[in-house]
Amino acid sequence: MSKADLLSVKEAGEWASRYIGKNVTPSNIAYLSYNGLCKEKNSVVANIKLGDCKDVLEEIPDDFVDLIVTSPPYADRRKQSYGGIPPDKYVEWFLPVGRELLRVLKPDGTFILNIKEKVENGERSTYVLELILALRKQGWLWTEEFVWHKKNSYPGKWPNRFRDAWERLLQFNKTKNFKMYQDAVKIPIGDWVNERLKNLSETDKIRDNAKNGSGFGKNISNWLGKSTVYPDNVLHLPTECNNKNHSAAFPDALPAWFIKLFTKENDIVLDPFAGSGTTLRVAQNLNRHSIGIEIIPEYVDLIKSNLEQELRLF
Amino acid sequence: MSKADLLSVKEAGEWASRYIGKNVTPSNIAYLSYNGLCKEKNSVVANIKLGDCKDVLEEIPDDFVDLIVTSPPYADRRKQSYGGIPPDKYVEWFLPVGRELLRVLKPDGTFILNIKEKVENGERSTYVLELILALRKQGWLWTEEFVWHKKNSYPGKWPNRFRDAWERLLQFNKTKNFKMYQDAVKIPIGDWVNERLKNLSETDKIRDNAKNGSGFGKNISNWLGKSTVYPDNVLHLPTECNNKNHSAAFPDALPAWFIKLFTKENDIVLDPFAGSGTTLRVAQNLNRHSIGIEIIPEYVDLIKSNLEQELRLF
DNA sequence: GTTCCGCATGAATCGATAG
DNA sequence: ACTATCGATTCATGCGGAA
Repeated sequence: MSKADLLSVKEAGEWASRYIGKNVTPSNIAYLSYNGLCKEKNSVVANIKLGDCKDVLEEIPDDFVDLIVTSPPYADRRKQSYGGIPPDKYVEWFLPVGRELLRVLKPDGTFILNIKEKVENGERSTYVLELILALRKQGWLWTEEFVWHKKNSYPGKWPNRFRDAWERLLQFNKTKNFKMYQDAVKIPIGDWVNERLKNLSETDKIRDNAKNGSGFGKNISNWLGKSTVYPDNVLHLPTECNNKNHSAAFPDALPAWFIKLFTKENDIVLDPFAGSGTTLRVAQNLNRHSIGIEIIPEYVDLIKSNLEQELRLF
Repeated sequence: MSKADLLSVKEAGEWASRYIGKNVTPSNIAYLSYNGLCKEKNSVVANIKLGDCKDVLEEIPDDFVDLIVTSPPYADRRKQSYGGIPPDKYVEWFLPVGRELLRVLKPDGTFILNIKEKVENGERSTYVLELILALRKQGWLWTEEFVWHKKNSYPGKWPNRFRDAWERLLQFNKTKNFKMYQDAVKIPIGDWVNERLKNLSETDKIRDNAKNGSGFGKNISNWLGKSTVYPDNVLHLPTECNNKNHSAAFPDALPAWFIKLFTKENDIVLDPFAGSGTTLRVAQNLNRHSIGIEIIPEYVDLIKSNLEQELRLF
């Protein structure tokens, strides 16, 4: 529909004032146009920057982004690409990034961290636990831990262990009053409701027996006639195994879920470890502005070409 | 089949030497008969003791039990029943118990701890993370963290939060060389096999095309007739609704899975927070000896009557 | 245009072998 | 001894060419 174009400073300023709103400052505008690839599609700006995120983040204004969704390199993983951070140095390595993320996130924004500790010497490493504690000390609230259940995890059988089929999705916030659009992620209702409801008497369906405040009966009438329900904090998603090009850290559905849950259209999404750019691409398709940072030049080129390709599809 | 009887010291000694094996000592025998309810069913001894577990555990000999499966009172939960341990005192409260458990577990035994931190002031409490770190300091190996996905509880929603649908199942060990009977918990293979293989030609079924040594082709013949596979570290179990007399919802399938995975028949299972006695009852039905400890007299009575009832069923 | 099948590939882990 | 590399193990899924 629209051709991909680099935005000028002037254009970036126009986008910013139109879609980001009142809080636009000269630094916002300078940032949006600075040295990155700014593209338009359905009025959304996607911006990918090359560099070490703890440096590049310094260019982003305070209280600027609505959501951070990222999957940093795990300890001792992806050694070829990222050099591999040893488990015992991991917290120390991450904290400077955490501090910057805390600064650039809006007070009502959310930070989602996808991570899982590896097995080391027959034991689970503890660096993720220590990271959670350290981030709290840094000022983050540890609001929730979602589980990503990977149905098609890597196979294998060992004497003392089964396949690792889940990863952590840690939710951190700056304040307790963060934005959350729960209706945006409702899912088709499960069979359990029909099972439960068919045995209820008519009076049960009408009566609001909110006696103990925590029972099934209380809200029962609400479920009647509904086709969707709220999900829970366990996400069931397969990993993507394309035999095409390089591997994406996570499937599109993962960032999509959090973007829909924690942002509205034209909000700003940040991924400081952009990797193959899944978060940016999904944000763009959901009409959210996005900022990505990636340290490996080849990946930055790849992301740019992917974003362009998406644009050409429209 | 056999009537439920209290075992005398002499009888306990006979059971111990016959079913527990060479390691029987006078203290074992004394323990088995001491002040508890010892019952027989298919040659299995079930023993429930009244008291605070950190005291009662002292009566159990060193290196005595093969598996510990327990769900301690969570912080600030079940205040009426257990007095409610404040989150910030939880580690301190648990560690003396942890030390005794470390002593009574056999070197090749396993300790499974079912726990989940509550939300406090809008944040997840960190006492479980701190407990893991503290138990490691105490000498435990943190071998694995299983996820129990509670799939059938009804949807719930709060302004900033979805329903909590999972709990931690922390696996700790004394040594790296623990017993594990993986074949005992194999599960039905995924539907994809039938979808994929139903139309294979007969020659394909016979031919072993192990050309490149990896992938589906190599093992295609292996999948034929294969009906079970090894599970992963995410357990999909419904919560049980019929917990009439006890507040802890602990479905039979949960201890059953770990008992089958980490013990063989006539091994000894311990639950230091026996609650409604699910672990003991399941152990008994799986022909494992069991020891339970429970601080609330009413629950001990309940467990005794449940165990008797199970016996009468046979 | 469907459906079907061959193949590749995963944020894996262990134990053995090699420097 | 202590680290680095390598092969073997194993299940679910998407893609693409074939029927």
